Amino acid sequence: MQRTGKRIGYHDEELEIARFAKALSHPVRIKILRLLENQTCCFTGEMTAMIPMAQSTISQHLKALHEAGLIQGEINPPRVKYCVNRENWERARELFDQFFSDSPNAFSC
Amino acid sequence: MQRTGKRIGYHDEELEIARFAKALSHPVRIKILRLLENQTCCFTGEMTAMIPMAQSTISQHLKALHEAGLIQGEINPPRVKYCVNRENWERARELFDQFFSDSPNAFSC
DNA sequence: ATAGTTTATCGTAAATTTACGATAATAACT
DNA sequence: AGTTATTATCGTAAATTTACGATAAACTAT
Repeated sequence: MQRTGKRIGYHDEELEIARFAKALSHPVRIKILRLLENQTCCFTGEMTAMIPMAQSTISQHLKALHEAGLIQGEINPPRVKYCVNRENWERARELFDQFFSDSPNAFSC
Repeated sequence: MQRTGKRIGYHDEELEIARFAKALSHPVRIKILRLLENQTCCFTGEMTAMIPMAQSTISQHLKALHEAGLIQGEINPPRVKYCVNRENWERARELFDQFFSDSPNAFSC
């Protein structure tokens, strides 16, 4: 992804949006977030029960969402209760909202 | 990405969001869309002049955005004039807006 | 026809993502 | 101590992404 000496000067916001977008770029992660949004479930196990994927794979996707900051986990032995991370969720909402809305004159090129 | 016989039943919206998100998951593609949004430029060449990346790489990213439906190109020989695709842009805005907003009870898990 | 300009495509190498099963880790129970 | 239940991590293979230079394609202009 970065092979030459050339540096592209990205703005923080560009990196931020891309980072959130990357977390949302797999349908199963969208599904997981939807489940958390609807409070249909919270424990990892409930997700693995509802999504026909290996437990390790679900865990991997949860990790991706966690690293992007979109979810957080609370240990509740032996289980882990996940939920949406309010602060970053709001931040992501704001970024996407802004990104899509400040485009008044972009269409008629 | 799909190696077993198991099929995960994704909803169309989940696939749609993931698809748009994937298009937005690289900072240079965000940058390109920003340029188009601000009408700073429209021709491929203007982008390759502003972004220190190989022309072929820029073209590849434009292709990705085009395939996701976010931009469209109008041939204007020997150049190509790109702009945001109004319909799909609105669709994406709608999807993300919806996705981030219907989460009233998700935080207090 | 030839040359010039602009953009897309090809070939390819390196990096990353995605999925799986197997195993480890953690903490509660016998 | 040993068992059980739940989740994370490891190792790994296949697929995809990303970047580049080289080349082709398309269309103008000479």
